[in-house]
Amino acid sequence: MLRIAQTLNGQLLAAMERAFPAAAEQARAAGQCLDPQLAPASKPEFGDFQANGALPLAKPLGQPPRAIATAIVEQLAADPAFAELFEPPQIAGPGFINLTLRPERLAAEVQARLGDGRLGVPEVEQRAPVIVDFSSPNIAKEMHVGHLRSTIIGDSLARVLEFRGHPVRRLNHVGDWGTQFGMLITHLKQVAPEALITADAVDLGDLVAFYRQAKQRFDDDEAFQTTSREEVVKLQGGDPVSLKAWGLLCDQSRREFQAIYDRLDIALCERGESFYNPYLAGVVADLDALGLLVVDDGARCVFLEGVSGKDGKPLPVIVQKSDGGFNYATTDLAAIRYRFAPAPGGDGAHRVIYVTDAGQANHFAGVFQVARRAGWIPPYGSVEHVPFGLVQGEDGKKLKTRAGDTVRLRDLLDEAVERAEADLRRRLVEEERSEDEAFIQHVATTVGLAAVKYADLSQNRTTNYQFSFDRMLALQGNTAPYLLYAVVRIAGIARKGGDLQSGGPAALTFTEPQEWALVRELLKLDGVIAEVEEELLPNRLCTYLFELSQVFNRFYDQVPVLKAEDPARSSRLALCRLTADTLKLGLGLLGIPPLERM
RNA sequence: GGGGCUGUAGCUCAGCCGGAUAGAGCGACGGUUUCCUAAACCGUAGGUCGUGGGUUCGAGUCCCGCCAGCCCCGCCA
Repeated sequence: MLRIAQTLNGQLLAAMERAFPAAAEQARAAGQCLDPQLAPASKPEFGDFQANGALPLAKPLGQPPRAIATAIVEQLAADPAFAELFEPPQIAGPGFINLTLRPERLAAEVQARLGDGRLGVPEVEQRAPVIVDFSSPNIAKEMHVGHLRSTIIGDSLARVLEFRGHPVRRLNHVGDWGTQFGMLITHLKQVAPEALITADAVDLGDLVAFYRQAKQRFDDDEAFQTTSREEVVKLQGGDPVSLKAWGLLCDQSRREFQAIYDRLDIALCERGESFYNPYLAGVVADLDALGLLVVDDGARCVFLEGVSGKDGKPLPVIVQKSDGGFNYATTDLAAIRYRFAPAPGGDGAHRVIYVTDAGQANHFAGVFQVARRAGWIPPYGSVEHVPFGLVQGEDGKKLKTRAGDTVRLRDLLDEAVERAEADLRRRLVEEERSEDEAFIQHVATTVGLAAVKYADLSQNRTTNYQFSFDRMLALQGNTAPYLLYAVVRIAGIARKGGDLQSGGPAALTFTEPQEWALVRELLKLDGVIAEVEEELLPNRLCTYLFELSQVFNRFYDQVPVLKAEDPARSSRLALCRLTADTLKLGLGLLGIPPLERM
């Protein structure tokens, strides 16, 4: 529908200019343009589109808005290209112009999508290399609930951008470099030296425990702190023993992360903080050369413009600590520079997207400002922090286990799948169905993981997210199972003899309001995808898929498909097919595979 | 103290560039199955959009003040 909207916008604009040439001339002189204020109809009874542009003209023209709307509509009706697309426009309320597409136009749009693998969603004209930086767990720690949202949201955004045809690089900026390694290596040298020279000498669970102990010691023991800092310097300086130990730890964690990514079907390219190590000194030197550096309390800082702290003094971004070490701001700056830098020696990105929690907003704002002032973000480049809220338990507090520990991602996914399985088994008994074990495992896994992903994605990411297994696995409402079920119903029609493979009939004929509602819903896909691409809000796609499922279920409930006589039957089958394809495509962009039966 | 985010139905949340009578889902109440999976569908009840101003033809949406909650604020990431 985007192309039609664009055409319509042009026709409206032309009509307005013909109706009010003086006003158009005046606008042009002011370097502006009359605005038809075209929008999708706010309610189905208003048609497909509404143009609100008559209202703001009332005052400057000194005419009642309805009279203005009438003049626009007269000009519009005189445009044969418009009359071919639309029914005669209606003027409603204070001066809204309601526009309804001709039924044969709608049917033709559906027809075009039936033979189109992209379902009417065009590929972008201007491909722009995009980097999506997401997930980013820390080496020597397990992935936990804190990584859930970044991983799921980042993957979905990457999928949408890829589908639009952009070259996307999915980067896993793992924490594989900072002070934490000094701590861990120092501690391991004392308590489990074999872990530093032999692969898998201790398992990851123990490593996590060691990490916790190391952190404790770091906080309590000043001597340990000093040794740890020295260890970091050794590592960053390339000491072979430290490097070898570091490599072993990373390998072990990496395999563990990969198991989670495989399970979630998420592709990521690991490029940890350590990757930027060789560039850190250069970053600081260049900031110095640009005259941006200030030494304060022994630390080398860039003071931010427009951001002041407690005493009204500007806030600093510290790029080199007083002990000479670099920190995460330095790494992030090196990363920005590398990512925007042209191909050999850089990624040549046009857009860089960071999917991290909202708590890092200040940090990124600071780092982006410094990068911009240093000239590392090209004029065509955009760098965006895509923030998201905390995962909370049903008590409204940060999600923890009953014992008060951080929830491991693996456990969280296990529980979702277990609950889905228990639910499925209970229903099989109730419905006296019998299914083999492979079916049960496949459905439970798909539903459980889909529920976790969908619950997260369906919420506007900027707010905190209240995690609830019961709600996400519910079979009704805006949940993954409800959407999956809509796909399954259509697959059921195919099993009962409906042909969903062929291209559909030569001419589609629709008569029922439920059919038209479904047609209109199906045609919204391209607009929704464009919106997600621009605003990076996957919940818009979720809302759309849910509404599509609801409209389909209404249709399915009230309009017979297989029992209908033939002009209607094949047209309805075509609608079923396009609905299934649309749902599958949309779910795919959310990282959710469909099911044939459940 | 400064900054950020949030505040919409009993609960969880949508609400697009400011547009018509503010929408879902859950929960509550009532109905629908000889028929493609009732995991569905239809209906009823439920709102001073935190609050006070301002901008405008029009504000949940934009601006300012205030209140409440969460998060961040120099050498952790």
